[in-house]
Amino acid sequence: MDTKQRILDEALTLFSQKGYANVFVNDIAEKVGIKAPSLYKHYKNKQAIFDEIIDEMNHRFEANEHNMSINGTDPTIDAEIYKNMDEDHLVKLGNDLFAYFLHDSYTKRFRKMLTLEQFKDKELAKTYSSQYFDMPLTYQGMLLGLLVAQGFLVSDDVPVMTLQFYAPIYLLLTVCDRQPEREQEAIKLIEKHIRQFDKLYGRNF
Amino acid sequence: MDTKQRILDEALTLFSQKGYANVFVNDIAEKVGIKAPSLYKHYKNKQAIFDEIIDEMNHRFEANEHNMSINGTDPTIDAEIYKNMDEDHLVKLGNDLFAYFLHDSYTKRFRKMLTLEQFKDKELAKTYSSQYFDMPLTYQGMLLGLLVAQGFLVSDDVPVMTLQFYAPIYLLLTVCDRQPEREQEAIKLIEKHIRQFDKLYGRNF
DNA sequence: GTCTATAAGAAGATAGAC
DNA sequence: GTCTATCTTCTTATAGAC
Repeated sequence: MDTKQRILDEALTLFSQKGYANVFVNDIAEKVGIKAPSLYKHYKNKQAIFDEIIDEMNHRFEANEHNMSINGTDPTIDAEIYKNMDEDHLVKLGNDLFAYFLHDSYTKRFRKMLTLEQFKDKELAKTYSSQYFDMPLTYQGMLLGLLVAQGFLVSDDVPVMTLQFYAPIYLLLTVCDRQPEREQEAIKLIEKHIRQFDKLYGRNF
Repeated sequence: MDTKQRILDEALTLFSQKGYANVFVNDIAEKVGIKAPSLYKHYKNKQAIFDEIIDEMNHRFEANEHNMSINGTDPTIDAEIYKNMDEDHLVKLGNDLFAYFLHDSYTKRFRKMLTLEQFKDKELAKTYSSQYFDMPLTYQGMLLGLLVAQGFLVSDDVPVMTLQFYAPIYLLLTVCDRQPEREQEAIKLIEKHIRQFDKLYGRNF
């Protein structure tokens, strides 16, 4: 990885831990293994590093519209996989979703950074809501909608059903972001949540 | 309100908008209407102001264990009120909960400040989780548990049911904290969520 | 592209008069 | 308790040699 990229990487780590204002150019340089002034050969200033992190994320996302997918493919293909869906598969779906978001290093650091900067301006607020509210609900709504179409789930309001599926997972994700020691507790709760969700919305034989 | 208290109040407002590190002692003094050095007659330093805000909140909370209650009384009394519960009452319960948390000035500022400082140390992380995860789930779990006991709702896992009731409300609250213009959308979604929740968990005649 | 030296300015905090 | 003046330190950023 070249220096320019390593700066982004170390900056993202630091921003996600301490917040933009508490990270000094010197800290980033130190992690990269260069002196602070050298950093200015790669970026105009500290703000430019932050901006590039946001831009890079947007590009990663555009290049990867299936971001919300469990296995990284598109929802139609996912739906194929879930043709023979049952409760255990649904639990796996939720667990995998949770594990990916919680442990993927880039995803986690970006989410934590955005958490700390979300009130800075309207643009960042919109980015946060887009990433962790609108897009997950859209994508998961598509998946759950397909499961409804297939008769595996029953609902006359898929958006609300999706909110009820996603919100507990999101809430527990934020708990683990600030208290990683609560991961086991969270995983257990998510499994219970999904089994309950399946009972509530599943076909009642 | 005396100067010492006004400092806390203005500091809380600023911290909740910009985060601790982006608020300067001078900003706080200006809002209070004094010069920065005068501020040091009231507090040892900037950190002491922040600490006192946290302490004050803890005291407010202890003096007010019924914090999570809708009408400010204890859950047993609340349960009385909900003896003749129906879907519309449940919607009102959720709407009131949401409106209180979203609009109460002190609550809102404290929540936003804590959002921005939650990763600073374990203590703050714990405070956040306690305020916006453990305690709401405990209190609302008591309420919903009473509704189950009365036969208004049916569930063999009240904690998970409570998570499913609360998480969507919490999620929409955080959306509105960063995008206040989405309040109407959020209110509509919450009403749909609660009506759906009632259908899923309500007695099925 | 990386370094050392340093400028420029910001921010927290203190001293001491009133 | 509030002020003005000031100190100190920290932080960003630039200059210019290699």
